[in-house]
Amino acid sequence: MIKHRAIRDALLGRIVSGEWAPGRVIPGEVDLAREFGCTRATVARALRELVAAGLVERRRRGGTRVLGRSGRDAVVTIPIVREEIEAAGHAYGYERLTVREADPPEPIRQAFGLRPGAAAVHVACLHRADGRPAQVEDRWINAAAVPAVRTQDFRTVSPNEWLVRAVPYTRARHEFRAERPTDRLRGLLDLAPDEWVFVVERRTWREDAGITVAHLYNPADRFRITTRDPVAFGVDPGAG
Amino acid sequence: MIKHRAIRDALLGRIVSGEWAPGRVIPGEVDLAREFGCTRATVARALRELVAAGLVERRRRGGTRVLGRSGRDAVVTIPIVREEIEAAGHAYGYERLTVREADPPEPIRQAFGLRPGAAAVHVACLHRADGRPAQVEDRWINAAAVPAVRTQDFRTVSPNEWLVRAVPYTRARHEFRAERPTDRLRGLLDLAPDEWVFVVERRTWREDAGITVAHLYNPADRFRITTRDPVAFGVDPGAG
DNA sequence: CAGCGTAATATGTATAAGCATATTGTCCAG
DNA sequence: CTGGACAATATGCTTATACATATTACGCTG
Repeated sequence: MIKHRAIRDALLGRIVSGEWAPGRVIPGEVDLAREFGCTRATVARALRELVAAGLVERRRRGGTRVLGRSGRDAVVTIPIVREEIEAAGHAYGYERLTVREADPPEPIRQAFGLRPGAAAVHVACLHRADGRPAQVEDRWINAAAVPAVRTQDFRTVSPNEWLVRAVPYTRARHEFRAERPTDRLRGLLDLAPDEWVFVVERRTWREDAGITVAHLYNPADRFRITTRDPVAFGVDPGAG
Repeated sequence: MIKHRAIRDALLGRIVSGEWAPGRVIPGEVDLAREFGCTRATVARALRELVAAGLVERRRRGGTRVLGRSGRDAVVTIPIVREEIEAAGHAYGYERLTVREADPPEPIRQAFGLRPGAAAVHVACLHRADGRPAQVEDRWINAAAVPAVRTQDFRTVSPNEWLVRAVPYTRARHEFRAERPTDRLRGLLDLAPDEWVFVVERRTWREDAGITVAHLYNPADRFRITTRDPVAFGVDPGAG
C-alpha cells in the first residue's frame, strides 16, 4: 500500500505490456497525480525510480518518454575464489608462490601511470579447493600508490584479501577471456593436456592512480561466470 | 548548487575518504539537515541516492550505516555481434544454417517450463566479419510463448535481431565459459587446431515464461568481454 | 517567410508539517 | 535473571505549496 511504489509498478506494467510503447510520451505528473489520487510529489518519486531503472527519460517541458530498452546490460559479481570454494563445501587452501619488487612490464607500467624505473610489487599465488589447484593469481601492485605493500610478504594472507581491507578503490574494470595456458600454468593448475584457462583480468584505481592489475587464471573446464539482471529498483523492489 | 546533490556528494566524500568507515552509523537526518541548512526531506533524498548506490544501509530507528563495499559488482553489456563487427569497421555477413521445429532437449524444455512433446523452434546461424566466421549462434525459441516464430524462416534477419523487435522480455540471464569445440564448430568457425570456444549462453523470460535459450560460440583467440563500473547515481551524476 | 522574443508548460528543487512504522532500549513483573 | 510490555527514536511516506528552469510553441516584427 505504499503509493509511490504502487504507482511505479502500475506505470512499469503499462510499459512492459506494450500499452505505452517506446518513444511514446506518457501523461504528465499532474494528470497521473489526478489518476492515482495523490500529489505531484508522489508521482514524481515513482517516475524518478523509472528513470533510475532506465525505462523512461524525462525532460523539462518535453515530458516523460518511454525508452526502447536495449536490455543488454547485466550485472556480474566478480567471484572471490576463497568464498566460492568455501561455499561449495570444499576446504580452501592458499599458497604464496613468489613476491618481488621489480620494474613492471610496459603494459602494467602504463596502467599505473608510472615513469620507467618506478617500482611495483609482483605477487603470484595459488588457491586450492580440497588440495586441488583452483586458481593462479598473478598480480602487480603499485608501490607508489600503496606504500604498505612493501612490508607485506603475503605468506598467509592473499593479496586479494589484503587489498580489499587496506586500500579502498574508486574504479574497477574487468576483462574475461580464454587463453592457451603457459607450461607453468598447466603444471600449477593441473590442467588436462588440451585444456585452456579462463582469465579474469582485474584492474582497480583510486581516483586516477592505478592500484593493482591482477590476472586470475582458472581451469576452463571448471569455471564460469554468471550474470543477473540489473536491480531495477534498488534494494527493496516491492512486489514488482 | 543543487542541495540534495551537494549533500550527497559531501557524504560520499566522507565515506570514500574513510572518515566514515564501514560499519559506522552516521548522523541522523535531523542533524544533517541542521548541518547543511536544509530540511529533513532534502537530506533524505540525498541519502536515498546513497542507498541506491549501495554505499549505505538504512533502518528505522537503527539509523544509517556505512556499508563495506564489497565492490565486486560490475556491469557487462552483452555484445551484439553485428554491432561489434560493424563498429570494428568490418563488413557484417549473416548466414542461416538450419531451422526446424522440434522437441527440445531436456534442459531446454525445463528452462521453458514445457511439457514433454511440446514444440520449440531451433535455429542455427553464422555471423561473419569480412567473410571470416565470427560467431555461431545456436538458439531454441519457445513456440508456445512466441507463436509468430513459426512463420519466420530467419533467412535474412538473424533470430537475435528479430527477437528484440518482436518479443519484449522481462528477465535475462547469461553465462560465460570456455569449451572444447565440437568438430562441427571447429569447421564452421575456422578454429586453430587446439583452439577453444568462448561461449555466451543467454536465456530470456517474459514474466515466468521462457522465451529463448541461445548459445553464442566465439573463437576464444579473438573474443573477450569487458565490464564497467555500475553507474553510481543514475544518468546525471553531477560533479560526483 | 525567416528570425527573434516571449509566453506557456512540464519537470526539477525545496520547504514545512504531520502521521506511520520498524526497531531498539529500558524498565518492570514474575 | 529472564521475558514481555512499552516508550523513545530514526527513518519512511505523503500532502500542500512555492518557486526555478529548461524547452517548446506561438506570434509578432522586419
